[in-house]
Amino acid sequence: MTGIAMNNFRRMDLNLLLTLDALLTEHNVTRAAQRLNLSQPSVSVQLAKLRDIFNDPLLLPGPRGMLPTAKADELRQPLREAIELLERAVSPDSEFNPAISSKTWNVSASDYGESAILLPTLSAFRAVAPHARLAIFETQPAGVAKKMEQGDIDVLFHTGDGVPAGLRRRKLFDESYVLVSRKGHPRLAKRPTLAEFTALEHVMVSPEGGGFYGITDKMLEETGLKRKVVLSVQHFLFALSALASTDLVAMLPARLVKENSTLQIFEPPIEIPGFEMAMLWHERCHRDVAHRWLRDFFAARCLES
DNA sequence: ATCTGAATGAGTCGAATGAC
DNA sequence: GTCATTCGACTCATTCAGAT
Repeated sequence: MTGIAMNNFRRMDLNLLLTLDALLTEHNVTRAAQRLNLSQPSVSVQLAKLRDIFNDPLLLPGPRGMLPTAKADELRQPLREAIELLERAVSPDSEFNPAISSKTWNVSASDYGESAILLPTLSAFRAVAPHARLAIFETQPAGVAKKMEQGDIDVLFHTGDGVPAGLRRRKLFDESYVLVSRKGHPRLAKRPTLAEFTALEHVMVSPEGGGFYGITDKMLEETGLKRKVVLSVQHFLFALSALASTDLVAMLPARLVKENSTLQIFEPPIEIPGFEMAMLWHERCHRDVAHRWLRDFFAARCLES
């Protein structure tokens, strides 16, 4: 036996391993205790036992909370996999039944993800999982990987770019850009020429805020042209409202506007590369039957629409 | 086989202490 | 002030040996 000696291994029980898993996830004794529904001193005592068994401090006080030792880092992934294996082995249900499940799913999406993925699938979701609940969170790329690791976010809808490392990924669909304006726009009755296109005043969506240069500007620049972006907004829905109430135009993802009868939609006069929309999740959920059902549901629905 | 009581282990709470 | 650690006092469940 490698790692810990047999006599130490015999001192180990499943609860100690669950405590170790919670500690390695939280890096905080108090939060690990909350996660386990135990008192903080109780988890502290268990940590002391684990330190004795592994002959390693496992977690050390650092400048910002407890930091795992190399040994603890080494243990984290195999321990998580072993616990998932055990959970599945002892789980009374090997199948997930959405019709009776009252599970709450935490989904992270941009407002584009809400409109293009969640809204079109919501009715079907309610029909097949009437007791389940969905909590939608606005995507904050900086902390989303950590939240997924902690189990606070189940799935993330995200473009292929800037994906947090270490997450599982499944492509949902390819998205393309279309030119959009309000119906009755005085300067846009048909698909514009390139010159007409660059003469229009544009609104663009900059999720980070304050951006006036996007993929459309990059493609125009390659042909020596420029467009006039006069409004930069952070949310797609605000861009749609701006289009409805002004003579601005916008290059927007096609799925966002395809059901919108108040807008007119044209193929852009210049080829603009689209993007890939994907679903991301943490390794810890990968084999979970309920999670697998959710992923299959969204993937199938996105394929249909 | 069943009951009883002691021993043991694991948990709680409250409090004190020390590090940051 | 926050958080981890440690301690003492206590409860509760389980185990085990001895008595019936």
